[in-house]
Amino acid sequence: MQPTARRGRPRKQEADARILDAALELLLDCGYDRFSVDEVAAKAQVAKTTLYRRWPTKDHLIVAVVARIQDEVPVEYSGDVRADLTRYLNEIVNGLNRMRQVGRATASGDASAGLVAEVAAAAARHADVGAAVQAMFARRNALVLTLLEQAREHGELRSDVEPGVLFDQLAGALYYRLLVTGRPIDAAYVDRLVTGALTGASA
Amino acid sequence: MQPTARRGRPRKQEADARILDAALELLLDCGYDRFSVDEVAAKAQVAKTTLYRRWPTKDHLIVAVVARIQDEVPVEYSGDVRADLTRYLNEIVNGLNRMRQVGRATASGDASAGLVAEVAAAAARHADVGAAVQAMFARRNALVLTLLEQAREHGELRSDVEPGVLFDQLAGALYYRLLVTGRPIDAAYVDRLVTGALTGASA
Amino acid sequence: MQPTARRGRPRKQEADARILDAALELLLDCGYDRFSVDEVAAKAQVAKTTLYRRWPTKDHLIVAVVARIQDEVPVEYSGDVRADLTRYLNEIVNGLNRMRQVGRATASGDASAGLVAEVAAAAARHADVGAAVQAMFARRNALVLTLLEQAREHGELRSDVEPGVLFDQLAGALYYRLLVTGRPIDAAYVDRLVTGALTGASA
Amino acid sequence: MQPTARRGRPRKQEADARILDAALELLLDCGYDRFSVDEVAAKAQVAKTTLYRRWPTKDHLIVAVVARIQDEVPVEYSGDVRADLTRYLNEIVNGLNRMRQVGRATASGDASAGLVAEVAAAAARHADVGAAVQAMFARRNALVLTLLEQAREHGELRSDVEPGVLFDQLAGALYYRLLVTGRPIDAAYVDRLVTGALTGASA
DNA sequence: CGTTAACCGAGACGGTACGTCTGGTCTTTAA
DNA sequence: TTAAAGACCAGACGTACCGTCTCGGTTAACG
Repeated sequence: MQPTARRGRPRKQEADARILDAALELLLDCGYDRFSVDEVAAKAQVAKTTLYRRWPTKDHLIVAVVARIQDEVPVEYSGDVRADLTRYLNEIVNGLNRMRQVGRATASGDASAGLVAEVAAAAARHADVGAAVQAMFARRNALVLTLLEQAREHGELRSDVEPGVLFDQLAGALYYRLLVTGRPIDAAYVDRLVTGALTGASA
Repeated sequence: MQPTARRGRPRKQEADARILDAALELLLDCGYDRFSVDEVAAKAQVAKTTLYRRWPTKDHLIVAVVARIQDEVPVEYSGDVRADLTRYLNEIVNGLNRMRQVGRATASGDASAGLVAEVAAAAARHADVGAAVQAMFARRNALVLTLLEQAREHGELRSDVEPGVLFDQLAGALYYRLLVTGRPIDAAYVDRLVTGALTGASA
Repeated sequence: MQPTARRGRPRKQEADARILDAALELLLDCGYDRFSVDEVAAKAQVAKTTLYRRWPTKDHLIVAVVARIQDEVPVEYSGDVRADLTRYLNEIVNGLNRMRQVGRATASGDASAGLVAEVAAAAARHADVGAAVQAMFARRNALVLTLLEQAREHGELRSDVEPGVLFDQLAGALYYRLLVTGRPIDAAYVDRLVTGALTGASA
Repeated sequence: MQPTARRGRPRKQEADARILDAALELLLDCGYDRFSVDEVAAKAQVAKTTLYRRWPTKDHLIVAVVARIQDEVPVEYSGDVRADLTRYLNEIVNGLNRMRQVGRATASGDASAGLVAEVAAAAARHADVGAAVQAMFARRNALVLTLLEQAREHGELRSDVEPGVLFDQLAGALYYRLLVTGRPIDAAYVDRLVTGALTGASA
């Protein structure tokens, strides 16, 4: 069962890669707002139509670029949730801190949410971009949610813990710091966070 | 000691209000990107110079607008942290859900982060806007942090709880949902969140 | 002696007609500049290649369309040049006035040269289109030039009259009005024109 | 009585000239279709907005350029209409022949209507451009129409001659040759034309 | 009371990205 | 070879917006 017998000239696969490569490079150099679609097309040696046929908007393109550099964080339940979570969150923190610097000529210490905020904004502007972003995060966090599930079954976590909510608390705190309060995020903070979430606040 | 003896024609106070009013209205109608400074000036019957003298950037203006509609959430320790927290978070949730609709013609249910993401992005773009946003949130949350402090002294919370971290977990989860996963936020979710954070996940 | 032994799949004759029909319709609806080759192909249910194989340029296509709707104006010397000329010129005027409306949604009276000017421009751009246009006009006016010749031989016109020059004066005036001054052209004007040309201006 | 008390920053007069200069140069080099508004703006060192504020369309701009290089042809009644007309028409012919070459890299002899046709087409596309073109020609030919009037009063022309119609015959023939038949136009042709129009064709 | 510094309104300006459109060519598969 | 479909290149177009600047004119407070 052929899905659809393709008609007409097929898309040049090579173009996709060339565009995304060029876009990534430009994004790292210039950040979101000095990033120009024309320039991407030029750098990728591709006509603008070819680009716009694939990503109908600057926002779409940028999200595609970001999705592409999202590295899988391998994570497997080791029998010690605390250690697993800490390791995983630190990976995320590293990624976020890298993104903070995007487009800043000087690696200045002026805590900035850089790309992440722009991606969130793009997701807010276009429904389809939003869906893509959500899918990206869902895929990324699927493993860690499974892990939490396993830890619960294994008896390390209370049986009434909801993995989704627990993870929201942890990841949320990181993004909150990044996007809203702008305070620094480091390994020590991750530790305190995990401790707090596992221990609970009530006396 | 007068800060600076003003010379020349004083600014027209009325203009500030007219501009912010117009800006708010436009923001609610159009959302961030179809919001144009020219249009604000026109609607406020004010010259663009008058506007730019006060807010040097579209981003500055928008943050000023948002700061203005941030209502103080009065909160006082009642002896029951759980209830106090729940109430406070629900207030925030209401505010966020209102913002979600900004710029959407139809009040469609397509979960959008609307303004919040744009403000975060603006904060990421300009250092001073970032500072203003952080100050806004700091001011807003000062009361609840004090409240957590009191609850700890009162023995309702463990003595090693860090109010800042605890609050990050709670507020963070909300913003994470809003900005990243796009999933709905309601009172039931707030309940589960507070329960989780107070109880802790460890068996 | 076959000119060239055809090999491969023969051209679909039907396509020519379908394309010209579609092109004509589109031309009447939209005028020259909103006329797009892609749209013609779509409307004719024909691939763009099929179209370009026949007419290598938008201009070529349009001239082909115009040539097709040029109706032969039968004319024969009746012994009364003035009457013959008047009738012939009125036919031309009718055609021109029809063309004036091309591409105007409302049949407004805003005298426009419509298609004619575009065809002239096309002729100016491509040498071969120019040749085609000239041939079209030559073919069209051959009869009336012969007629003038006959009238001269018959003694109705001075023996030193050059039919070509005389006809230039008459047809030229019409096109000049159409393309340059934009003033209206009607039967009364044709009358005055013929009178002037036959009578002469000198006292 | 001030026509209008000017408000706001006045337009930079210098810009108009710089744009028209650049546009003219480009037009002479490239002809109509390789003429690009972007390039004009760049060459004139002017923002595209500045240009579009003055001429809302490529066509408008080009007509403005052409209008600017329309030199006044001084003409005064000398008592000899034939001579006056001949001189005037030859001036026009020179101008037309110059325009024929516009945009042709090589001064090839391939008779082309060049710019004139494009201007006529532009006039046909936009009502306001059409009006401008007609005004341009009206202004240009006002003198010669007056001259014909004087010649008639002076008894050189028949009293029932309509100057407008007579001039249509003459100028029209030139434009007809240029735009339609593409045949060459020279002094000899002008002579035959004037002779024909003054003498009349009837035996 | 005049000077002066800073304001206000209107609107042009520079700069630049955006996304669209079109013309004309090329690459597939199928007939 | 032609056809159909549609991707491709190239590049112009006109729009939108931001933030600055230039006018003419106004409004306080200072001297």
